[in-house]
Amino acid sequence: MEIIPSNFIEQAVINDINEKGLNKIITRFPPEPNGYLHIGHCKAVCIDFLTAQKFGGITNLRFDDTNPAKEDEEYVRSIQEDIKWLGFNWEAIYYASDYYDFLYDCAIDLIKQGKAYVCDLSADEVNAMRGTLTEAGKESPYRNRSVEENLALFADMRAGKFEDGVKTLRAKIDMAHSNINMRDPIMYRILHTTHYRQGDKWCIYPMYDFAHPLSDAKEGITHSLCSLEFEDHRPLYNWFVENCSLIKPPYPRQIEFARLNIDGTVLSKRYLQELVKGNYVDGWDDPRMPTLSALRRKGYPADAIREFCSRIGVAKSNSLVQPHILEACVRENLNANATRVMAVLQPLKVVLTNYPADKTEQCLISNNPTIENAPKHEVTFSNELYIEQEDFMEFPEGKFHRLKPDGVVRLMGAYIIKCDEVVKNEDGSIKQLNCSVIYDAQEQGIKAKGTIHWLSCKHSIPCKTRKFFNLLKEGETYQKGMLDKIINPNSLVEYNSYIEPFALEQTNAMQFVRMGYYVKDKTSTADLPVFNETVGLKDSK
RNA sequence: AGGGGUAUCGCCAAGCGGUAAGGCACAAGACUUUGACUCUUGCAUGCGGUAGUUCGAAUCUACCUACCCCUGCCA
Repeated sequence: MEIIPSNFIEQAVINDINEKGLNKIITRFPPEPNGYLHIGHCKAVCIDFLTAQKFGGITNLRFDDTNPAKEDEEYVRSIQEDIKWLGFNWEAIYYASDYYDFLYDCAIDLIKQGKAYVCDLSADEVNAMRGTLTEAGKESPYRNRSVEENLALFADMRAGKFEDGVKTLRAKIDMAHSNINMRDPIMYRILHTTHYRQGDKWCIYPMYDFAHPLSDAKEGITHSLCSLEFEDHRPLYNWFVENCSLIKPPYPRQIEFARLNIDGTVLSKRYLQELVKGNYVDGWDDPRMPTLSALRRKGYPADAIREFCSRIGVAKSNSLVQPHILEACVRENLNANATRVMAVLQPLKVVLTNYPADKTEQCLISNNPTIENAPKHEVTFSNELYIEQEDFMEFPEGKFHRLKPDGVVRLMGAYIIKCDEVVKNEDGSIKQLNCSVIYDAQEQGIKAKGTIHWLSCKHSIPCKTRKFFNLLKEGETYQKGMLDKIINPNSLVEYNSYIEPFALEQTNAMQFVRMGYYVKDKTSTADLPVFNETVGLKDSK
């Protein structure tokens, strides 16, 4: 069957299959375990896994842990959890740190070929001699050491005979190259730091530019998909793969795509780190965070996030996606799947003066009106109710179809009621509404233009509902170390609300009728049950 | 002696020489025990600009312009 490409990456894969005669496609998702995965990583995960899947291939999960200073086991655990939650299965799980011996051998090979050398220049000196964007660099005075000397020195580096930063292993390429990445890039640096998996076994660590292409090649990766900022690294990627004699064709091919940017959301690990470490948020899974664990806690279905990644597409132009595309995906998914319950976010008491105080009735409410023959559940009705504060207007403006003085409204699944009296507190605020049930509305031909939700005071359960807003103040952008000044103190608003008992039994997302989509926060340790707002309903007129 | 990329509707994005897909957003209407959902309809004589090649150009060529990335012993 002919495969129709849906983006430029798939087109490139098809070309490679035809030209190189590839019989199996292998991709990899290569996170560095130095933070939690966020929605931006999710795009990459989808591209890596779905591209391979489309061609009947496989995807490896590889932790790119070549910098012991930043990495931690907590992150490798969370990353695996998040990928599984998204619904992807890796073929194998690897660690760049497991390749250290192999990479060391590759380095030796390059030294023997005269293509790598030990350099004694300090970091400052290396930077100074690299040249600039418009000027060529200068060759290191250590560039032409003999193979034997390089081999001995490199062995000494590994043996721990030098302090951090005293020596590096560099590739001998071209100090005058127009691409700065090709000006004798560093392959290994000395770092006497304990690695979270390797312990103190090593004191030299490979750089990304050296480790990544060779790790790809070792795993038989056919397509190494990464983001646009690595375009300039591709010539170097190819150089290592083509020059290391331990690597045989077919070589892996690097293809770059634009990373995800979402308007009003900062998707940088260092910003997220700062938020967590500075206690501006309640951990990596705080519902205001763009991490996958936070979105999960907030009730975003994994399928909705995958749908989002599919809708935004794959291309090479730097784009800024509007958050409402994600929200539309979530709304669409929840609308079709979520169990609906009634809840009152900001309550206003209603007393039904002509309904017996000792009477109750059971009203049937559909679990999801968009599903035909969906199960129904009972909600208890009584003479004292809560309705939503915003469903009543003492001085209605425009086309307000809900409750107003002397007006009528339908209580969903129950009666039509009429507002007879507005009872006020001493300070003039509204205390409660005295209303009467119109039992014979049908006979009288009384129709209500509006329908509102309600809850019996005695039969509902107090809870907290939380709404989230942008973490940064309006118009502010992230700046390192500026969080105190630019953080929005109102990024979280909590209400004292009520919910029907049925809601507590629900484990999946649910819709609070007309108020939006909320989900029970299973992670919360608050005394009262907590419901987080996932997405609001589409704006009504 | 700079290099590498990208420009198609408000936002994403297809298109690969034969006369501008789709989604989100928006607007109008229908339906509605929530004003949501659903449904219908509308929404680029135009593809960064200017020349050119061609019967025919978003697609090819040339020259401009704008924006993004690159001078970590980070990834």
